[in-house]
Amino acid sequence: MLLTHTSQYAIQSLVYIALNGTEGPQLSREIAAKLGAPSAYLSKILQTMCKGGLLHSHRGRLGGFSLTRSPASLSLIQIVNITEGASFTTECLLGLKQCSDETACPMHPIWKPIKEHIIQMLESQTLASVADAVREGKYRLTDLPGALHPEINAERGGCPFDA
Amino acid sequence: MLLTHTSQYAIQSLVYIALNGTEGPQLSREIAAKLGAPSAYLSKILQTMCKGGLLHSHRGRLGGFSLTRSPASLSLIQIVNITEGASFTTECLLGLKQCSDETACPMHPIWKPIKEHIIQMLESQTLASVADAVREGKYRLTDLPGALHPEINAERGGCPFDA
DNA sequence: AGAGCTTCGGATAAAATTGTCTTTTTTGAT
DNA sequence: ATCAAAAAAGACAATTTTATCCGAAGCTCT
Repeated sequence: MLLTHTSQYAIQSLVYIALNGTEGPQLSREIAAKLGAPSAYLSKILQTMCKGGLLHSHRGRLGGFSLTRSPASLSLIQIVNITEGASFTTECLLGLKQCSDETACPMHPIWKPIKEHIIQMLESQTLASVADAVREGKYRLTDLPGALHPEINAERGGCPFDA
Repeated sequence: MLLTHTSQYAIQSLVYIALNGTEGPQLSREIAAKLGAPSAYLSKILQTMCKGGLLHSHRGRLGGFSLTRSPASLSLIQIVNITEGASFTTECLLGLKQCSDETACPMHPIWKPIKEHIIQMLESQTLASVADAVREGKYRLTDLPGALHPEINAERGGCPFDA
């Protein structure tokens, strides 16, 4: 409807990293598994997030992806701007190239406030706020179960904070 | 952003027909020209609108497309339901298959009212209201000039209402 | 230095959307 | 009846989006 599949994967991934990032960099492969997303495709998306400056990548053992800034300072609009392009916030409902307050399509007067509402929502929602909602346990990040907490991961083992 | 190009063409076409339909059935070819849309493609879309019950088609000479009901009784949501499918109104922002009040994605609480606002807007906007906005002359239906009024069409000629 | 792991980058493929072309069918007018 | 005009229908092509595969490069630990 509003977002491409790519944007949806991107948001889910960054929220996942926000939730689990305290454990260190997160593997692309594992994020994909937890989200139920195609691994190689999601890998590309994470690369794009790196180029967009939202993620750091770390190669080799104990590598993976981590956020470049605090979840609270990273809003969804920044993700969407990368995945959908900057025109996302200016597009006309009917697809006109030229549609602004000066010269507009007939839907402009009624669509503009809704669009602004959407943008304001994407600006105000941060990885922190979304992650918190998931942490509370009332909401699911994916259709699959258990993409939530840094559940005890034996293979990765050894983190002193694990019980 | 929100609508596919197909939906945008469909809406523009039906509004065009609402504006010019008093002159009789409108040619697919001519609608396409006025809207600056690919003719053969738009032809398919109009066919779909026929199957969806929004348009009548008339073959042969003096053929074309006309509305099946009054512009005031045809809302944009009915068009979008055909072009985007019924799931349009229920889709999750993050793409979850299961996302409702009972079991939801973290964006659900904030996205739901916006989505409802969009739907309400598409329900309340009719071909009549959009056509009126265009008729007033303040708004353009396309990027091309002159897709508005039933401007005097010499080729078609002979309509007693023409000056 | 070497082994093992991970991202990176490019090529490729599948699927969906958008767009084109050609033939057939139907219709109204002559 | 015949003809011209229009939509209908189906095959095909281009483009975009989504997805896969594989070798190369970089990193960490031993």
